[in-house]
Amino acid sequence: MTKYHHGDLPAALRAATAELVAEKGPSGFSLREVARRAGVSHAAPAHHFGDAEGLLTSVAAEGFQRLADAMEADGDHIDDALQRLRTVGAGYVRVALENPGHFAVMIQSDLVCNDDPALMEHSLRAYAALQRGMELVRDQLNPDLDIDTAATFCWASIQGLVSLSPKLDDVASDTGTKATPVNVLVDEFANYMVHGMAAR
Amino acid sequence: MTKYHHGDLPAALRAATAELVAEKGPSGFSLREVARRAGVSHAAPAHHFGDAEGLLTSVAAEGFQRLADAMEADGDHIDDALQRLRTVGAGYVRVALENPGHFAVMIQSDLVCNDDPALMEHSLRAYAALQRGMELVRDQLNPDLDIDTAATFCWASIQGLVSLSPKLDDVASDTGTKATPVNVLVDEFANYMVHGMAAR
DNA sequence: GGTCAATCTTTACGGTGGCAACTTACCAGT
DNA sequence: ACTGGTAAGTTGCCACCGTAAAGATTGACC
Repeated sequence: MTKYHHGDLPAALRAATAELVAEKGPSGFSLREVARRAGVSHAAPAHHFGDAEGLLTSVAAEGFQRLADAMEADGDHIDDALQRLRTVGAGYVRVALENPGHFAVMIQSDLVCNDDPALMEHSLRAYAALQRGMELVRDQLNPDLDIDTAATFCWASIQGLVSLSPKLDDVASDTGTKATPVNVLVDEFANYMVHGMAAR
Repeated sequence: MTKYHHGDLPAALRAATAELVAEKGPSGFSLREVARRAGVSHAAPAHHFGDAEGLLTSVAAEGFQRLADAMEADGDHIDDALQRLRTVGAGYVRVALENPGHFAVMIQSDLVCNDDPALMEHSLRAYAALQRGMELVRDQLNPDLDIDTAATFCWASIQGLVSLSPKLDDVASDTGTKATPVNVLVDEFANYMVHGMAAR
């Protein structure tokens, strides 16, 4: 059984891409290196993804899928606004730390095709889960809350935390203080966010 | 100082880099294209910056310098905590929008050498200005506030807003709603942040 | 005017992305 | 069971890129 045909090459290529990006950053990504790691020739990815942007877009979509799944699973059964935001925020950070390669690609929006249907679907699904959390905040804490502004605020804060986390370690080592772990910070952030949005 | 053949090649190369990155994103950056735009041969940048990372590091340092200068000039004469956070936040966004190429490089920390002295100096200077703002919040609104946690929160929120702003436009166009301009959002963010940090 | 060092150019080499042409495996229809 | 078609992967090619080395040019200093 000569395995000329790979079992599931697209998935293997996505995994290799995520691994490579997690190791060397998005700038260290190389289509040929990914193909090498997957054990295929350098032109094989083109048959499934067209070009490098196509592969990276697929990785980003996969990342948003995992994020949206986690946000829905974590949050959609919680009725208390603060507890939901805490839990979903912690889940966001957890997924981001578990999938560093995916998230690095998801943020770097000039690498991906933002019109991709799968990418749009899952990223909108994640955003919708966040919006439902904001509706809870509005219903329980502040009827005047603007849902979209609040959702953007939470999204930006958590995403900023994740993308700044390597730099935080640098600053901490430079100033001599020790860095607070990200999963601890996110809890404080949730407090700040909820209290900030609850104020009228 | 450097004024032999070219007028001031290092500065010209930084400017060309920022322009190119602003146009095509960090992934569209190419040392040869930068040299082409500056009107020099493709190996000229190496003599001043060593390699591509050196040039990008210099651009990032320049960006942090402009940011730190603005944050100090905008904030250091304001005594009211909320007003200071508002003003500095607006200034952050303004500098980011005025220097999109610089900021794209500053965020993408795998592109730059984070040990660079100039980079460290200016980024720590910006962080210190932010810390002074947090001390105002502590003194005026909440004596129990943890300065570093609060500073990280504000930094992450504003930086997340800036780096998410292109994606916000996408989401808005996908959902049919219209996107709120970033310079309006930052004002709301400042409210959320201050009220969140003031709660005890 | 002559020497020297800094600045830039030229040349060369290995790596990379994308394209075209080719080979191999699988599958559907008769 | 054969056969045509299609999907999956390979090889070869070209232009571009980053970097290193060696050559050329310019300004500065004595």
